[in-house]
Amino acid sequence: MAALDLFGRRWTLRIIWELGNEPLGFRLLQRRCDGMSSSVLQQRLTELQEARLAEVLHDGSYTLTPLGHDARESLGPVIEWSRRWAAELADAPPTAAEDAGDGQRNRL
Amino acid sequence: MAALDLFGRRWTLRIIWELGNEPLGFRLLQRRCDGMSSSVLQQRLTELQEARLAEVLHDGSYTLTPLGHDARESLGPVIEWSRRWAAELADAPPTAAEDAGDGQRNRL
DNA sequence: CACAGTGCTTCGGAATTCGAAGCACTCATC
DNA sequence: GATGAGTGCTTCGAATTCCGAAGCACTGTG
Repeated sequence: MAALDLFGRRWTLRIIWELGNEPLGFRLLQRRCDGMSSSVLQQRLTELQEARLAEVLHDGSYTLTPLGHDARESLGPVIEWSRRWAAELADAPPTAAEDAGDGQRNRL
Repeated sequence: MAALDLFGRRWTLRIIWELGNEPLGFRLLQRRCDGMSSSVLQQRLTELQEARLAEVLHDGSYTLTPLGHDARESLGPVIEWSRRWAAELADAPPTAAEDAGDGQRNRL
């Protein structure tokens, strides 16, 4: 359950996903993540290091540890699902019952 | 990528996981999620409904839609991985290099 | 009529996130 | 060796989100 908590922090999933492709430097990684806040990125990176999912290379760039790559691969099915999900949302337009919510804003 | 954003919100993963076992009423679901804040639970539930992952039953309890169950199953590998992760962390005590971080607190 | 349980809302304060700015450092280029 | 660009990383005030206790309206049940 602690894993769901760790992953349930903004940007963590995204960072793991981006680092899975290739080692990235701080600023480049930041750009890959839609220019997320540098302060939070730093925080997430140290968290990931403490969790032994990420580590720093000699040249200073960040990578996933074997355990980290393992985690990212476990994320594969989620990505596959997201495609089906996107397709489903594209087909079915929002229901009247769903818009019925008042001024509440929930951006996806 | 939008999926990683949706899931990267506090409690969302947990809620999907809990709802996957069985339909749950509001207050019961809240208790299953370590007594999370009711306001946020309400927010997450409407978000999940808009995303077509969850829906309300006639008796008022919440369930996952077929698409939602699909999502939860895609979460399976993540759960499996978390077990290996927990085992790994138990074996290897924190490194000196990791504690080297100053007053920064990052609770897992 | 109490009384307990439900789904859900309100609201003030705490915690998290944002984003712009800046520091110290390296590496080319001039 | 001065200038500029790029880097990893920090600081800090403001915006956003989260928390949690309290409460409302409703549905049973005794």
